[in-house]
Amino acid sequence: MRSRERILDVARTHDARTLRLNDVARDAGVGIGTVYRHFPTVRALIEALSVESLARLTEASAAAAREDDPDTALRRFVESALTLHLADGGLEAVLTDLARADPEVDSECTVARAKVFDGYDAVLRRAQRAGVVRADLSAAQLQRLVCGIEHAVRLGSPADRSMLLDILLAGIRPAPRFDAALVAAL
Amino acid sequence: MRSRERILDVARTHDARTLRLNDVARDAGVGIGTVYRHFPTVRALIEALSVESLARLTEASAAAAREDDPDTALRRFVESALTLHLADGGLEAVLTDLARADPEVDSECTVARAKVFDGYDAVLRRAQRAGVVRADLSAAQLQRLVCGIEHAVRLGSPADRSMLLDILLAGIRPAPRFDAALVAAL
Amino acid sequence: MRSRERILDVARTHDARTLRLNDVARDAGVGIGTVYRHFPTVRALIEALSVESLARLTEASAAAAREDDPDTALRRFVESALTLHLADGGLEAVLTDLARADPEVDSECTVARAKVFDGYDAVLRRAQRAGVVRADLSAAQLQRLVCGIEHAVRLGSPADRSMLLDILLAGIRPAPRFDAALVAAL
Amino acid sequence: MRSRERILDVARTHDARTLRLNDVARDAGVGIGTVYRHFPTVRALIEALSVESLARLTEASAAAAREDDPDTALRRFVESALTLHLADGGLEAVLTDLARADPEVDSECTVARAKVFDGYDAVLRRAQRAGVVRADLSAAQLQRLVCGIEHAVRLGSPADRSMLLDILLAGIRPAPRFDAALVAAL
DNA sequence: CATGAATGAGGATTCATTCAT
DNA sequence: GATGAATGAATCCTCATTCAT
Repeated sequence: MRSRERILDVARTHDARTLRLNDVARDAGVGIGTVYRHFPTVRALIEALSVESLARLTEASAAAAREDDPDTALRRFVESALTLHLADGGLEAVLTDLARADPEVDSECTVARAKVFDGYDAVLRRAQRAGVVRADLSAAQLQRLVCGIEHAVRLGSPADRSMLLDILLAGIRPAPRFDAALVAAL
Repeated sequence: MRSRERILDVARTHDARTLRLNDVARDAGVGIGTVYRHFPTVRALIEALSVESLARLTEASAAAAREDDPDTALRRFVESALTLHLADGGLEAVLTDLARADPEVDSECTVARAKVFDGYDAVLRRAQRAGVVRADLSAAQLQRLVCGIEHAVRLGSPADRSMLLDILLAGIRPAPRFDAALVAAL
Repeated sequence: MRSRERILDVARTHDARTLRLNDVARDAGVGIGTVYRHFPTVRALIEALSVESLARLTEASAAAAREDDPDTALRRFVESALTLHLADGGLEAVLTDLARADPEVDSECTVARAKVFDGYDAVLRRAQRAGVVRADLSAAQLQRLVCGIEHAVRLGSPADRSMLLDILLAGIRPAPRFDAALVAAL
Repeated sequence: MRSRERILDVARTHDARTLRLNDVARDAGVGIGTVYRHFPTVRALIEALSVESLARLTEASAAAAREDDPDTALRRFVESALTLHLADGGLEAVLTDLARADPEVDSECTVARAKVFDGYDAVLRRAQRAGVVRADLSAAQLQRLVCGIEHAVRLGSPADRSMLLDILLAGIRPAPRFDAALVAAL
């Protein structure tokens, strides 16, 4: 039972997007069979790794719900989401590649994933009701936008993180209702 | 010499991100050796495929330069870029994964890539001088943002394209310099 | 000691020719180690399973001995043997694959197997003395013929059982000593 | 192209029922990939190996058709069949395990298999019309009986072959229409 | 006696790349 | 230039068996 933790610890040091169970086994100093006993497929391991990240995402949405300002709530939540994605390369697959998910309903991961989307939904809707985010954006789209920004950051350097996040947050604001000429007059 | 064209035509029907030279050879009705003669590595084929996309990107920046309005110019250019990325899955690698590029300097692709970045630079700087794009955004960052939005669209459906593009374009605008209270007063 | 019975009961529901101790353990709700404690090898489990079948085979030969007619005796015995083989896929291995038998002489199974062959011998010899079975057939050959018919039935469907048994029984009769022409004259 | 022959030659020295492509590759002094190029699955190799046996089976039925006496024809055909089965352990699988056959209709093997069953049918029907074989025996049953006798011979020694064949042939004769008492009176 | 996590050899399979023709 | 058979390292995955608790 200690092996499971060892495997997870080691797996966390690998890039979830290019995991090879054999490598994990070797690095964990564990037989390949042991890895398979605990995680029958690569996907299962990635899902197990993601459970913690998913929980933190849900916590983040809960924290956002406690935030007074809907705008601040959204901003902080999206920032947390991006940070978690950058730390856990498997999050994207778990959240978007449903096809590869085990059809075994109600697995820990499936449940956690549903909560995450509920969290996205709550934070987003609240912001939309407050008029600080465009009304035509869906939770799933926002989630994929986070993945997109994650992708852009990975293509460049971590230093881009804050700026690209900023751009994402600015981009999802409703279009200003005043026209440019009027603003210029100010 | 006819083979080369056949191979390129067939390769265009495949997803550049999951290209297998063997498959291309089979579909092109050509020996695998022939493919390797023309394209020693997968990367070489992807680069060859991208040359046309890169040219179109450069054309797009040229067209943008002819546009009167710097803002419109940028918008149209970024839209073209996103469209080209979605049509040519290899563009991202060619533009961002320099590490895998052949060190063979001044290959057709290297030259084309440089022109693309020059185009990005010109269109972006002009927009920045006009004050319609945040000044702290670099051409490379903008390029990676396009990749990020491409990624987000691919995760979802093509139907998201226009909306996510919109968000990207809104996001890179300079932050409004007036405060919310003032705007509300309007 | 209850485990042993549970394991045997469960194992009986599996096909002895494709037994996996892990599966048996799982189905029996018992640790794999427990299975190995009682049955160090697959063969040991199969032998244990066969003990009952072997006993019934011996009973069948005893019953045959009590039969008045040697021919009927043989027929009923062979039919019983075939039925037992079809019900217990491990019987064949226990009776014919001596090489894999535990060298542990006089194990319960070894003893039972010897009795079975004695039974075959008695029933067969009696039939041969009565002239209703070809004299050149050995008990071991007859036993393997039963395995052969078992095999043929398994390749097809249980519906073939009675017919193939019939063919076996007809086949081991002595060749008619009269010639075809004479018979035709009848 | 020489490899293919080498592989087939080597494979013939292995027991078709326990073939391992890795072993075949090693023994043939050929890369494992080469074996897979020619035979994508174990089944494919076994089928390729069986093609010759199947052809010989069909030849045997053709020869039987040229035989004057339907009884002799059947006898010789069944003997040939048994001999071929004993020489080619894969024949049984090819002829009886349709489930594992490639659904790719009209493969060389599928065609050959069909011809074999046609041959069985022709030889058997002729013998049945001549009244020398029980009328209720189907070609498929006869084929499986051959497999059964093959199995019995393999369990014992090759020395049993002729006798068990004899028993099979005697067993499939129609039951004598005269009663035992009458025969005894002769 | 019972447990079940751990083992790791072994076998199947893929695919990018080479090279003799 | 063109061919495509051959390669074999690499990876996935299974399962009989062991052994520390």
